[in-house]
This record gives sequence, C-alpha cells and structure tokens, in this order.
Amino acid sequence: MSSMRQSDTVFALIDGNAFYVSCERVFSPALRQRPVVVLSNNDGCVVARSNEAKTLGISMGVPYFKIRHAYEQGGGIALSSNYSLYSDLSSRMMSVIGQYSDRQEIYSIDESFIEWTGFRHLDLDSMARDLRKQVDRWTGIPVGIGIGPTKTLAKLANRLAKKHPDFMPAGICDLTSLPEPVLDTYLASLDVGEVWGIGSRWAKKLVDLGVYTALDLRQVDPVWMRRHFNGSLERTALELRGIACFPLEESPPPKQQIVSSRSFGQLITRQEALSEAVSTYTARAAEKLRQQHSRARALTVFLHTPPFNSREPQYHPSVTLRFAASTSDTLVLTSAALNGLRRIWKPGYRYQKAGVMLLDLVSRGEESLSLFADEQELAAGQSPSRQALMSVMDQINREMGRETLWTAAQGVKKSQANVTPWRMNRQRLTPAYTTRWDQLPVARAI
DNA sequence: TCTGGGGTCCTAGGACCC
DNA sequence: TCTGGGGTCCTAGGACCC
Repeated sequence: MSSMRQSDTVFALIDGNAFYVSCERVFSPALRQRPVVVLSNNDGCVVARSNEAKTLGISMGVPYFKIRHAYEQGGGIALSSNYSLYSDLSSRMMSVIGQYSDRQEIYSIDESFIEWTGFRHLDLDSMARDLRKQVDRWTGIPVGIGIGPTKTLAKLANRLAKKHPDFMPAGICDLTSLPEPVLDTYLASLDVGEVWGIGSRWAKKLVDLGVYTALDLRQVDPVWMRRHFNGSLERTALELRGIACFPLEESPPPKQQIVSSRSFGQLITRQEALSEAVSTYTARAAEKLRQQHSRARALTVFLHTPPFNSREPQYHPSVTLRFAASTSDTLVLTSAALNGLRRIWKPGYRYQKAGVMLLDLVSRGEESLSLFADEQELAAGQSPSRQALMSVMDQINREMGRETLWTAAQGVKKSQANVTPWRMNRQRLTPAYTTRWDQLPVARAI
C-alpha cells in the first residue's frame, strides 16, 4: 500500500488533449495526423497545438506572424478560435464526466476534477479506462486522466499521463497506486515549474534556492515556503505531501468582477467606432452579470494604445464610475460606459484595445440601498419593467443567437467590416457546427 | 504589418482613526 | 521642541491559472 493513500478519497483530473484542436478535428477529419494550431482572438497567438505541431517545435503563446511562414511551408494548418464550438463540446464532455461521480468541479473549458471515494486501485483503473472510452465515444474528444490524493497531485499525474512514456499509451496515471520510491522517481522527473501554482517567476526563485524538481518541492518544509513565498505556496507544498488543502469546488461562487475587452481588428482613431465597441463590450458584460444574478455598483472603462510599438505614442487611460444604486441594466450600464469613454478619449492616438469592467458586484436581493440614490436612478437601475425587458432580450439572444437584439449604441451596420473596423479578425474560422442551424455539418452520400 | 482574454489571490503601503 | 502604536480599509501591483 502506498503511503500516498492517506484517505479513502482521491481526486481525478480529466482534461481534453489539445482541446481546441480536438474539437476542430471532430468535424474535420482531414485535420487528423496533421500539424494544427488554434489561434487566439484576432488570430494573434498560438493557444492550442496538436502533437504534430508540438513536434514541429511550435511553442505555446507564440505570436503567429513570427512562425507563420515556416509553419505553413511545412504543411501546418492554423485556425481562428471558434468558441461557440468549443464551449458546446465542453459542456457535452463535462456532462459525460459528471456521470462518473456525484462530486464534480468544472475547472476550465477543458478540465474537470471529480472525487472518487472508497475504490481500490483496480477499480480506479477500470473506472478511468471506461470514462476515457465513453468521452471519446460520445464526444470524439481524447482525454488524459490523472489520479492523486490531492488536486495538486492529480494535476501532476495528469501531466505524467501526457508526457511520460510509462503512462502515455493508456493516457491514465494513478499516483495512489505507486510505492513511495517509485513515486519519488516520477516526481523527480518533473521540473518544479510544472507543479500547479508554480509559474515561471517562482520557479526561477525556487531554483535559485536549490529546489529543482517536484520531488524537491515535496521535501521542503512548508513553513519555509510560507516565509519565502506565501500561504498559497505553503499549501501547494502540503498538497504534494498528500495533505489536501484545496477542496473540490462544486459550485463556484459568483464572480467578483466581470471584464469584457477586445483588441481591435485594426488600430482605431475615431471616437464613434470606440463608442460602438465599448457599447458592445458593455452589453456582453451585462449579460454575464445577469446570468449570475448579480448587479454592479461600479464600472470601469479603459483604452490602450499598442504596447509593442515604441514609435506609437502611448496612452492607457481608465476611469471608474460608481452607481448610487446597483444595476444590471444594459442601457444604464451603457450610458455610464459611454460617459466614461467621453472623459478619457483623446484625439491624436491610435487605439488598439478597449474594455469594460463591472466591479463591486452584489447578489440580487442582498444589497442595501444607498442613502443618496435619487429616485430616478433607482427607477432606471431596478424597475420591474426594465428587468423584464432585460430578461426578454437575454432569452431572445440565447435562443436566436448572440446579438440578435442589440442596443443602437452598438452600431447599426454590423455586418460590414469596413464600417466596423473594431471587430476582430477571424480569417480562419470554421463553422459553428453544433450551435447554429445554418452551419450544421452536412452528410453526403458518396 | 501582424503579440488574447478573463479571472483569482496575496502583499505592501498609504490614508485615516483613536 | 518633543512626535507612538495599532487597527482597518483601500488600492496598486505582482504573481498565478487556463
């Protein structure tokens, strides 16, 4: 029996392999066995890579223009990110995974923790194999599975399942089944920077202090970690020893802030175009706000000139506006955002990005009214008829597709790129196969 | 020419109060 | 002229995650 198995409960981390690429491959079999990358918004950076692309040496996060020539010469394919496809396949994948445990945390679009209690090693192994097969059968997405006594160790196990030859064929790594000396060998094969919660800065500091591998980190005194770093990293060190400090979060608490921002398809100078962009981002943020049944008491608008071009004059202003009464009304929020924009916009700059943040969020029904709210603001922020209007708008946009209904401030000539230059570039976008009737895949008899 | 977007947590330091 | 100490709240900045 391994000493890592201190309790009856284990965590499994299931994640999609090169998730965005795998989603694309579900509907385009021609992409299989070929180098494929998916790009960030505006076709900027590489955010997902197939194994074939990794083999070509394409690194995560690299700006695509830097590698494009050589990559495409070598037969590589690049796609714009298609989030409606990825989030739809994600929820299907999550619901299959959810059938394997009654305790599930959806950690990100492609990762889920589940908890398993009371299984022996052989049962765990067959459960994991079965889970993997079912996800593949029902969604077409290949997944890796890591199992450990803590979330941090489950993450590391998942890493081993992806990169260590001993586990790669099955795509499953169960650390709880390993005798201690064997476990140590595997932990020693992982750099300290591969541990969940250790980014590049702290990895460097740890290496300077003589902590090189995941095994080294497991053996340091957790209190020493707290002294040199902070309490979070102390917990990371404890988790590596098999002491669970990060619980499963089945229903994540509502967000404390909501941001909607985008880089533009081209640099923008006109205030009118910025107003349309800011109104669009505000509408999107407000929709998310209502989805989690919250209201905002403050809103920030910000602008950015391009950060990478030193010849361009730099300007990144922001302004925060407070509301006397909290609100989730798109029209109230939009007029505040445009107000803020007028205050910070200055001519003579070419803007690259704008955004809106909703802050100081309160759950609907929990907030206390400000003594200074005047009645007009209360009426605008919270009146039942405006709430009803928002619900109808949300429902229509949910059922008929995003931005079926929009505010006039977002601009009326939406489809033409020449009049909405702020819309992002997505020149390599595949169809929304699963979420739009007009883009369903068509099966043809040969 | 072309470098994403959306989050959280922690700490330090300043303002303010008694 | 001498000029404490402790608490709270807020913000900015830095680190991390995917």
